[in-house]
Amino acid sequence: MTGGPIDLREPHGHTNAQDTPKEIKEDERLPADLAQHSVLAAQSGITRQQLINRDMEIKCFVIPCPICGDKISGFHYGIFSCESCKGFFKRTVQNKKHYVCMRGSSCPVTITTRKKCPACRFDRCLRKGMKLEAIREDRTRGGRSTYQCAPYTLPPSLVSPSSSGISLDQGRISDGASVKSEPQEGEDVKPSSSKDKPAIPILLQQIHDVEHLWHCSEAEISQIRQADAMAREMMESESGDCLSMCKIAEGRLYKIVKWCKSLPLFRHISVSN
DNA sequence: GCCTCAGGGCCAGTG
DNA sequence: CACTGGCCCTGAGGC
Ligand SMILES: [Zn+2]
Ligand SMILES: [Zn+2]
Repeated sequence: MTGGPIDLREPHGHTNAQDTPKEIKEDERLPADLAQHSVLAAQSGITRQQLINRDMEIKCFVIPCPICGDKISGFHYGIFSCESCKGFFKRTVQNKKHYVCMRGSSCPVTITTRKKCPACRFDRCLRKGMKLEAIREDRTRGGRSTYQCAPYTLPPSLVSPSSSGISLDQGRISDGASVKSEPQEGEDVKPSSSKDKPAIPILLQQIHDVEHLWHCSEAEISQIRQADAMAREMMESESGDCLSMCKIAEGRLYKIVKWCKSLPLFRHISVSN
């Protein structure tokens, strides 16, 4: 990935952690994740693909590399990571490097310090979920990998605390999401278990919670129908109530702007942008 | 048949 | 000279 959006879905060809790996069609993967998109799409009138694309942009915009904090460049070896960590992991595994930490395996790994201790950096790559088996021994290029990979991860700040006590409005967003919080410091990535309580990303929930702001009431729908009829009339006879149409359009614009301003993260975008 | 994207390779830069 | 990291090529699978 070089600057483009990032796919939040389970990568193509990757299977969920199961005893018998098998090819999984898109609609069979991440059932709840897709269900969320379907619910949102149904209510907002936009396609599921548009929602997925929106997720990608959000992730690219707000989520740093879990290993060093640099900008994520894509999904590499089982996790979302930056280009440099991808290259580092590849070289380390391919060249069978065995780094040893001289400071007790507790060195910080950041953009500025990641070069200082390759041992701790490699350890962090593994702990955050990079897969050794994703490095191809035969070094063939292209295609899709078939190793089992973890569900996509989000940082704890973007994951709701639903599994730790605070309940969400169940029923609006269905359960079974294969979305987990990014592993905490020192927490190992383990294969997902079907018994795990699903956690809904706060970001998704927040976006979903403001969808109603641009929905139409029955009265508004009839107004829009009226405006539509007016527009047809205007096109046919070059006459009509232009002022009423402008008022309806103004009302819609107001709602859309209100909705935009209610979106999480939107207020962080500078006016110039 | 075209597109996507996660693999690998290359190479200029750095210490 | 080893290592880094950005960029490009490749090709299986999806649409
Ligand atoms: Zn990184
Ligand atoms: Zn170290």
